[in-house]
Amino acid sequence: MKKITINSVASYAGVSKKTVSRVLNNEPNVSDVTREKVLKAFKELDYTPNPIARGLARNRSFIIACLYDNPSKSYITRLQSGALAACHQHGFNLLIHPCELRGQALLDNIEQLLQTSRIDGLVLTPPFSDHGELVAFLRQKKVPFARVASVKLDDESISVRSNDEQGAFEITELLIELGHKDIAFIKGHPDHSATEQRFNGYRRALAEHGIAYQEHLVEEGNFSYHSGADSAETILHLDPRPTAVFASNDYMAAAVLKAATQMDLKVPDDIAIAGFDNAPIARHIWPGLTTIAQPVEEMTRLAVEHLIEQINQGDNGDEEQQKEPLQITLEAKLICRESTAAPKS
Amino acid sequence: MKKITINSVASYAGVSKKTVSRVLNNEPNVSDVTREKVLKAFKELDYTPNPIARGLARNRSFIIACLYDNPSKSYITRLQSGALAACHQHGFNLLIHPCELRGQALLDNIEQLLQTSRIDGLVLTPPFSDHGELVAFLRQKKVPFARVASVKLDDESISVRSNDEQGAFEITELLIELGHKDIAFIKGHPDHSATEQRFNGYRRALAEHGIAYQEHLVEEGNFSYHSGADSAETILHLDPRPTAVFASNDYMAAAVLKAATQMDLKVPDDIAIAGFDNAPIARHIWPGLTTIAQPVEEMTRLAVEHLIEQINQGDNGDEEQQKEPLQITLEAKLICRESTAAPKS
DNA sequence: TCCCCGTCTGACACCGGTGTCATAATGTCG
DNA sequence: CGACATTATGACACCGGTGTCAGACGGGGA
Repeated sequence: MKKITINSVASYAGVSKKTVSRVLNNEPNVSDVTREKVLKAFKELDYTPNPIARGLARNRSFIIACLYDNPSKSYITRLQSGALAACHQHGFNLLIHPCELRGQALLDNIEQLLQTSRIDGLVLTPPFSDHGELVAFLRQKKVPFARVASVKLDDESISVRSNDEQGAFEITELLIELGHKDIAFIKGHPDHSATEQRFNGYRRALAEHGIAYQEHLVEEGNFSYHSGADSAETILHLDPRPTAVFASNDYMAAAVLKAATQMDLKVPDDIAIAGFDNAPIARHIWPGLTTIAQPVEEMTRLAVEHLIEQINQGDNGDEEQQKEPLQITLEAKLICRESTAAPKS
Repeated sequence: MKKITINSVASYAGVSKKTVSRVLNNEPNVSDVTREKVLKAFKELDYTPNPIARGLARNRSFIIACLYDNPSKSYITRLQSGALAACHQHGFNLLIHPCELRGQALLDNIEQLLQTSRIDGLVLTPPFSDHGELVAFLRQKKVPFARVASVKLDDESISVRSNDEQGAFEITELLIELGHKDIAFIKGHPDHSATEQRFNGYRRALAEHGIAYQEHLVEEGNFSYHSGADSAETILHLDPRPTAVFASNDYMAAAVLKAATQMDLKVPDDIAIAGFDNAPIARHIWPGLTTIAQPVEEMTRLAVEHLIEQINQGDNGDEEQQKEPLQITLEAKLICRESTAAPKS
C-alpha cells in the first residue's frame, strides 16, 4: 500500500495539484466536469488529505484543547464528551489539558501548550472560565477561546452557561416548601464562580420566603468529598441540628449522607439532604440525592461549536467582520430523589 | 511579536538552517562553538520549533491516541492522567478517542482516526486491549500500539497489566477466612477480559479452600451500576440468602449495597459486600467497600512510555533492531473497608 | 609532500498541502 | 467585431522544518 498524495490524485485525474486542492476545499471556479473527475479520483484512490501538511500550509492544526482542574471525574468526562462531539463533527481533534489553577505558573504552562501544540483554540471550563488574568492573556495573544459555565459575561467572548443561581434557588425553595426552616449550606470551592452563584440562590430563596439567614448554618467547602465530610461533622453536631442540608455539589452531599448514616440519623426523616450537579453518585447511593442536573455535555458542545465557527471565520480574509459575542444560557433541571422530605415533627 | 522560525535563528546565529536543525535534534558533528552560538540564539529569540512542520518533514505527529469504551468515569480519567504524564514527559500530546466496541464499524472508525489525525501510536485500554481483530488490523497497518490490562499476552507487543485473577482470589479468600461459605459473585462485561480473570480468581479461591462452587450464586453483570442492581435483586432474594457478595467492580457492588439497604439488611452483618477497582464510590458510601486497588495510572503511564520509546526507535534507521516485547505485571492491593465482616451467626 | 579520512557545514530538494498570479477560454456589451 | 469582464486552470513559490550530498578543513600515515 503506497501513499496517496495530492500529486497522485492530480495525475490520476489529469489535472494540477491546485485544482485538486480547490475541490478539496470546495472553492468556487471549478467546472463541474473537472470536479467530477477529481471526486472520482478521490474515491478510486481512497484519498485522504494529510492534515499535517494542511496545517503547515494554513498555519492551523485542527486541534483545540480543553482546560480543566476539577475534582469531579464525571464532570470532566461529560465536558470531554460534549467537546468531542462538536470537534468530530467539524473535523477537529481534542487535546485534554488538565492543569492546576493555583499552579505558580499557569500562564507559563498555557504559553508552553500554545507553543508546543499550536492548537487553534481553547475551551475554558470551571474554574478557568472566569480567570481574569488568563482571559486577558489569551486575548492579548489573540488565541480564540470559549468559556463554559462562566459567570462574568463581558460581551466579548463566547460563553455557554446554565443558571446556577436559579438552580440553587429552586432546590432551596423545594426544601422550604417541604417545611424546612433551618437549612444548612455547604459552599463550594472559592475559586469557582459557581460557588458564589449557588450561595446567592440559597440566600435569595430564604429571603423570598421570609426566612432569616443564619450564618452559623453555612460551612466552607471546596467541592471535594473530603471537605463535605468535614463540614458535615460540624453541621450534624449543631444544637439544635438543622433539619436539612444543601451542599453545593453531590460529592459533598454524599459525604453528609455518609456522616449522617454513621450517626444513625435517618435520611430524609431526621435530616434532608440536597446536592447539585446530578453526578452519578447521586443515584448510586441510598437514598438517592435530590439535586440539580445541568446539561454539561450540551453546554460544552455548544461552546466548542461556536469556537470552531470563530476559528474558521477568522481564517477568511473577512477579518473580524462579525463581532458576534455568543452568550447562551441553558436550563438546569431539578431532580427529586429520596433524600428530601418534610421534616419529622 | 513576529514569528520566530528556524530561518530567523539561523541568520541570527550566522549559520545555516540545517545546522540549527542539527542542534535542535542533538545530532553529532556540530562543533561546540557553533552549538553554543545556536543555543544562545534559541534563548535570546525565545524560539520554539513548529511541531507541525517537523511532523510534515518526518512524517510524525507527536500525538498518540487513547482508545476506550468504559462505563467508569474514574477509570477513564485515571487512564488519561497516566497517559498524559508519559506524553508530556516526552513532548507528545494525547488525543482521546472513546468509541464503541460493538459499533458496526470499529475498524472503519479506527481507520478514519488514523487517516485524519496521523497519530504516531495507539494505547488500547479495556475492552480493546484484547480485541483480536483490532490488534491484527493494527499490526497489518504497522501502527505502533500498547495495551493496558490485557490478558492475552502474545509476546509481540507492549502490554502492562495487573493481576486480576490474583486480586479476585485474595478478596474471595478474605471472605472465606472471615467465615463465609455462600459467596455470590457478579460477573463483569463479557467483552472485557478482566471479567474472566476475576471469575477465575473467585473459583480458585473457593477450590483451594474446599468450598463447592455453586452456579446459582453467580450472576451475569456488565460492570454497570444498573446491571449490579438487577443482579442484586436476584441474589438478595435467594433462599437461603448468601452471606456475602463479591461483585466484579465497585459500581455493581454499590448497587448491591443500595439494594440491601433498601431491604433493611445490615451491611456487613446481614450480608458482606466486596467490589473491585477501588473507584471513588467505594469510599464515598457507607459502609465503605472492601475492594482491590489497581495502579491504573501507573499501568497506563508505563504502557505509553514504552510505546513512545518504540515510536522513537522505529524512527531511527536501525529498523526493528530490538524486538523487545515488553510485558509488565504490576501488583494490585487489597483494601479492607467496612463492608466486609464475619457472618452473623 | 601527497593522499586518505573523519569532522563540520551549507546548498538544495523534499514532505504534502495552500496562496498568488499569469494565462487561456469563454461570455457580454457597445 | 473588438474591448473587456469573468471563469477555469496551472506554474510556481511558500509554510517550517528534515534528509541527502558535496565540499571545506585539519590531522595522521606513507
